[in-house]
Amino acid sequence: MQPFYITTTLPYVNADPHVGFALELVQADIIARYRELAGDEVFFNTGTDEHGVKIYRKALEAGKSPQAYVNEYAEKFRNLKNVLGLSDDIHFIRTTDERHKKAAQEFWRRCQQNGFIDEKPRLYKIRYCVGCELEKTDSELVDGKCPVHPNLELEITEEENYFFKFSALEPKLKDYYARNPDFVVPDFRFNEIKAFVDRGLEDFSTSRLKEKMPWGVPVPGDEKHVMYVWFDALVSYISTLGWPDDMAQFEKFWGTIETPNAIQMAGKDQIRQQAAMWQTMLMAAGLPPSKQIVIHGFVQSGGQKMSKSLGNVIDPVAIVNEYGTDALRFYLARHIHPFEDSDFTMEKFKEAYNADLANGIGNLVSRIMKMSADYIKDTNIRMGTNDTNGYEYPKEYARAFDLYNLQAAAEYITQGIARIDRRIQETEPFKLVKRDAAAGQKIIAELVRELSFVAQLLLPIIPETALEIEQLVRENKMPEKPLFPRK
RNA sequence: GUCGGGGUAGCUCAAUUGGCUAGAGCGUAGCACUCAUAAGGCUAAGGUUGUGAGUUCAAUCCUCACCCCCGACACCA
Repeated sequence: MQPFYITTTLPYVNADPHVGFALELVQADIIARYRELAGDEVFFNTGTDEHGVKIYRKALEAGKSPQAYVNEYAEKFRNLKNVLGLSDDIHFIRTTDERHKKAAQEFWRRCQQNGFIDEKPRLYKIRYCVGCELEKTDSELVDGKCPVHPNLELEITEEENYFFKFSALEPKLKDYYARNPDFVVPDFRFNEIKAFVDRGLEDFSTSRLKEKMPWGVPVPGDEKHVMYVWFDALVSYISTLGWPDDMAQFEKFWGTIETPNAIQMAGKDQIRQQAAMWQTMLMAAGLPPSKQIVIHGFVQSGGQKMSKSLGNVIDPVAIVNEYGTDALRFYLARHIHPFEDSDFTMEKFKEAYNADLANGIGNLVSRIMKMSADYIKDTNIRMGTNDTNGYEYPKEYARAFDLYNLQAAAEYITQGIARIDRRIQETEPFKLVKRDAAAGQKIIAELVRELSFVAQLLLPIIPETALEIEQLVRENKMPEKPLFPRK
């Protein structure tokens, strides 16, 4: 049994879960289930990122304490487990969990002990736009002015911040990239981050003054500061494993410096944080880097970014309510590109639902199981040898998973389904069985076995349906209602 | 602006190192069938492969120019 670790990024809990994060969760869940079925021991992590100024402000606006505010959201995100049909043994870490906060502080201490976080804060220039009531960074400014309020002068103040010595780890990071050509998937994302690092790394600030923004993990040894939110959030990937207390579990799943083992899923806006900053943080703390970062694209709607004002927001919960969890899972696997942006509209979804699920899988189950129920009474004929365990995945299917190409894996299945449909048409067992019962039964039995195999391939992607098919096969019944009613 | 990726059937995408009539799925139309969710099968229509030039016996693929689209270019959790 190989240990397998996979985590999503932790969504920031200042809004309801959107379909983009549902995509990341479902992708990770499909991979986790596949590895489990392939015999690995799986640790699958997700959670919520709950600190920082945005949450602090929203909580105050809502007249709630930050903790009460994030508690509500954490519940919504935790509920995705049911909505999306995620694995039962999924781990869910919250960055406001006590053990996480302790881990983040220990992580900070190690970085500091190793000389990668300054002992004393540095002075940090802050540009503040009075019009926006926000701090502005260089890249946000046009000609040194706020593009929204170019007539207003920026207020420049100095603030003390702790800095992380990103620059000092540049050679080590480059070296890790060079030795691990598949570290970031897909390759064009890897090229982007390599180009970024090649331009030279600058140290970044990693704390905030508590008096301005208290909602964060306290910096060890300096009560005037809290950690900048992303610093503590990244540590969640290992605090979920019980680091630093449970080193056995940590090393088992996160791996060692010689053999890193952690797979991380993330959106394309996360490359820098996950593939560069977090990796150097791990190096700074003397811990193993991640093994691979898998970057997916964004889900758009009608060719545009989803936004409330455009009214094109796809709500995963609403889809599940109308079509069911597996319908959404299958669509995300089959029709959302594993790495590029994809368009998601209800029209496309419905079309795909009817084609893949109602006319495809659902109908195939009905037609085969009807014949089996009517013409095969002796289940021994049907099942043949008992080969339910120890089957091997087809190479093409397994390879698709190795490359994180769930679209290819799902397509492999839909092609298999088309092949079986064609075979029924060509061999016409429903006619044959009336002329020659034995010959007809033989073909029907083979079809049932093929269906059973399809169910096995479906198991990681749409587990609920796959189990239902297996049960129908065991009981030799056709579904009482269509598995996926045509819409 | 610099660098990178891309523009192929109504839609989403494929086409090993340039080489037979540029493919698939969905959608559309027709035909025969009936085990099935009027589902499934077969057939068909549909493309001057962004534009213009060039290299070559031969270009979706290589070169140049141009037009569009997308991404990266650090403090966006």
